[in-house]
Amino acid sequence: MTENQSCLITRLSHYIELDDVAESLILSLEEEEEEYNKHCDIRPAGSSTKRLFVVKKGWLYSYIDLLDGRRQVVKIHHPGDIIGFPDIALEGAATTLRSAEDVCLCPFPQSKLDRIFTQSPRLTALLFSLAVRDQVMLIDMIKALGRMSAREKLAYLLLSLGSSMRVTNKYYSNKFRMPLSQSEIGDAVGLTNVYVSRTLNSLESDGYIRREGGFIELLRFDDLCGIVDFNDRYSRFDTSWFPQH
Amino acid sequence: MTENQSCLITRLSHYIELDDVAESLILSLEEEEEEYNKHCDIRPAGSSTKRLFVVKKGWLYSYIDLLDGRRQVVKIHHPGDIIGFPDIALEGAATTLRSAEDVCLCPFPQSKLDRIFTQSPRLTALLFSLAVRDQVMLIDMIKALGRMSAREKLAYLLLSLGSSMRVTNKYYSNKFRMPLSQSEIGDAVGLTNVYVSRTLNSLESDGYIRREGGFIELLRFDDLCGIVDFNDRYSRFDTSWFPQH
DNA sequence: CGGGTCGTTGACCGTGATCAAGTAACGTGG
DNA sequence: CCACGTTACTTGATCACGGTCAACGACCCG
Repeated sequence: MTENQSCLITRLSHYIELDDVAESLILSLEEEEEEYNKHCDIRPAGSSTKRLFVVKKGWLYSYIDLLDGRRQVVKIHHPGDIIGFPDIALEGAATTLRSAEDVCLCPFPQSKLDRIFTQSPRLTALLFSLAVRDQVMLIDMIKALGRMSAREKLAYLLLSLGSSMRVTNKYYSNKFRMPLSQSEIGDAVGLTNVYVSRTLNSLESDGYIRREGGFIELLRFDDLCGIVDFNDRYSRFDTSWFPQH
Repeated sequence: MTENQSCLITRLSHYIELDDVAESLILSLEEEEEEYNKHCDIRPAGSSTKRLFVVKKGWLYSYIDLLDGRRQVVKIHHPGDIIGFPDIALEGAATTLRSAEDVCLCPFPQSKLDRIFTQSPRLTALLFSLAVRDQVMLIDMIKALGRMSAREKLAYLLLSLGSSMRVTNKYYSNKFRMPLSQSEIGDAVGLTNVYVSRTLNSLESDGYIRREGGFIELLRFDDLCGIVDFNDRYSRFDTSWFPQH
């Protein structure tokens, strides 16, 4: 992998082999790269859905505000993620995209998706599958928000963050940097920052996790999985049914 | 529309005009029709994802159970909906599909999706858009589950059911049959059946809704929308960017 | 220094869960 | 026709999980 290789190609070739047609299609999407400081609202809710993004560096999240200021974080984005599929059939984005730390994004225009649909069924199937896998992870989140206790919700969030770390780094997925504040964590799992603090302390004193210097380590991984019946949606991604070209 | 016309064609031609290629692709998917009694688990979680379904008659829902028996209803399916996209990249279904009443389904095999991807980019774009619109509705549900009060959650659920009624019947969408029990409603919005009962009574005595003979009528529609900042995801579905063929 | 954000801890409170009892509607088989 | 079981809904009493409000310390950066 060369230094200036497309981030999209790097990411997508994890899943399938890309032929020349697919590669050139992807390259045609990427002519830009943008940097943002932390805590920037990069694409506000209601704004145009004509640009999608590939995350090159840093964490971001998508959130919605209620009328009275309550906030719900809907999805946390990591390097390699594609941001923007849920909104493509909408006139305005449903969520606001915000950087959790300093980030680098590769934006690409939605208008060119139709060329992919037309010229590469196999790449189309991949994009489709990535979009619906996100959907399954939203379903898992719904289960957590609707029916889990505070302790279970946080265990669930940490496990799902750990599993997304594992995609790019197999060996250190149980210890990762956590750039989200406890208020942001609370907005993700439907708790207050105060109760997040209490519950994380409780998890730590029970030996489930360790926090240190902005990192979180999952100490009793299997016990945590058992508590919340965790399914890793990144492992076992079925590409066998894709068209050949 | 003839009586024995494909339910998929009926549904999809709502959104775009289907050419001969697209029509024959759709017809090739549909060679079956199945009936189920109410309260049947039709496709259990973990089972094969090789069949998808179009709902021809009746309400169903997809749910997940936690280890201790708590249950979360993830999505309520109505006539015309396509069921199964979220699971296509998974080895086993993430949710159990259950009939809320007597239903009729048109199952079709996943294996034939690749022919659509290969032969009709325009139809592919439509399926993609339908899948991601469901994703946006899950995002709305996450907002409700994470940050709304019981009263708001129920108002939200009723509004979203009303808006899905509006797709097929513009004029009676504010009064619709409600085949879900209060326990099932509770499983959908993360409340107990007891508190659903109390809250619906409260909404009724405040004049927001009326219940009568298994029907629910939304009396103060605009007030309800204001309470929860409701967005109708069925209106304004953008197909303008689709490939031509 | 000063000002900001962030995490922690304590006291108190309220929403919604839990447990329980009671009613109504329904279908079943005698 | 009634006796019976089941399921759904309601209502009351009590409880606890997590919210709210407030104060304080640690840390960072200007």
